[in-house]
Amino acid sequence: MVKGKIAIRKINCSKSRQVTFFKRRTGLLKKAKELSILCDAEIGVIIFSCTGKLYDYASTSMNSVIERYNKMKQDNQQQSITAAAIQFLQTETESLNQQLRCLQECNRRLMGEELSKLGLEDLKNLENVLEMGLKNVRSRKIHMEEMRELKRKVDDVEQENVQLRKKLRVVGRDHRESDGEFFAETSCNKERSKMSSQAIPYEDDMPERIVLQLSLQPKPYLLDVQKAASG
Amino acid sequence: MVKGKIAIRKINCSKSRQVTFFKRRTGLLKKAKELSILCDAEIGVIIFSCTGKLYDYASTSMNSVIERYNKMKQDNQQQSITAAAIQFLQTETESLNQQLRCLQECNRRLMGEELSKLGLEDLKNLENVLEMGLKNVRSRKIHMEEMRELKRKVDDVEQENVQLRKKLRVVGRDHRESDGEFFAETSCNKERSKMSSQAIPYEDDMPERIVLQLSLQPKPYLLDVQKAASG
DNA sequence: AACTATTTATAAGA
DNA sequence: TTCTTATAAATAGTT
Repeated sequence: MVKGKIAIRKINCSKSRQVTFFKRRTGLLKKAKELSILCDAEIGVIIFSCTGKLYDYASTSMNSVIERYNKMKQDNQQQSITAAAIQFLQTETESLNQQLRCLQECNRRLMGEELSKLGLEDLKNLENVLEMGLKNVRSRKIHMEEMRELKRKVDDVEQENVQLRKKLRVVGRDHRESDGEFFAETSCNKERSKMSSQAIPYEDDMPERIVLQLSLQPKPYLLDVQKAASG
Repeated sequence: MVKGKIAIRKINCSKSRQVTFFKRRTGLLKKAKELSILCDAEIGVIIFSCTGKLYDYASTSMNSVIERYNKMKQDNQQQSITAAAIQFLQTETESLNQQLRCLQECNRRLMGEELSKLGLEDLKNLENVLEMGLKNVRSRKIHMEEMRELKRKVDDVEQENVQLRKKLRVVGRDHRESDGEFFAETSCNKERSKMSSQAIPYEDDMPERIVLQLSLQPKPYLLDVQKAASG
């Protein structure tokens, strides 16, 4: 092969490859710059050497070139997925804020606040809802109180039971007339102690408490994402 | 200037610019391809003609090149701003969902539902809140009813007023004893008609109604954005 | 699009 | 990397 001409395939000799890379890279970037000036074109060139080093040229800015490229290629996943995600989250956030405001208004009215906008019919409805709610709460409260009372009674009776058994044992020992069967637990006793150990929980067993004093305020929606992303 | 050499500045003649663009663009892309093969480099070239048309070359794929480029440039705004926006919106959405769930629970309890998790103390608190709310609603309702009643009375009296004036006019005409002053509106009448026209609105004038039957359900948060953006 | 005179790029060697 | 030089390749202006 005559001097100055090489076949276009990977150069095996590492040293000449490096030299050629330097020369041709310089040439390529120079040509790119010339083309952009001569023909008023927007050009971006990105070169990674085989060792991973980056060399680039952009007639405007690489971000501008890449953005324009991505806009051109509508099928670009990176861009469109990101845009879609932001769109989705924005819509979601707005919707949630709306729901939140609605619920908060509803809540305040249920607590007897902010009634000035309500008409007579609305007030009557609200009164009904509150009356029914209150009825439920009271009935539940009464139920809980009854349960607590019952549990207390069970405990009392059991306590009494223990005392009675103790007395009986003393009497039995004194008279030496007792046998094993006599002091066995009755089936009735068995049932009661089972009930007692897994009784319906009340008060202190509760994992969650109602939060009646709400201080939730929806944060103002400040970030204009489209603007931020393109700037 | 001798044949074959031109100054590197924008070519004014549109036709020769177009021809030069074609030649040099072809040359640039060819050189890029050769360099990538000869030196085992990853190269991407993006060219936008002055008319906006896109020409490109990528030794691997343009997405791969751009992604590698963006990774290299950690300070890349496009990338980091987008990521920050998504992060912000995600946090926002999660927080809003949390607030919404909390408010919904609170709301249901205020309507006397879902009381099973509440302890006796909670129920007593809730009862108090509902009683106070109900008191407010009732007092507001009574106020509205009084207002309505009063407005009705004002209307009645005004109606009577009209009738009385009509009678007086008939009497006056019959006896021909009247003058202009006699039938002029009194200052008291003026005041009353003013009140009537801008009375405190009730019922049908209300722009907003309370929504007592809430069907708001927080949408499940499905999209894993980080995953979607990087895949 | 093809031709050609020239410029430019670059392979090889230093 | 950089310079030199012989040569290949690119391309401006023309046909």
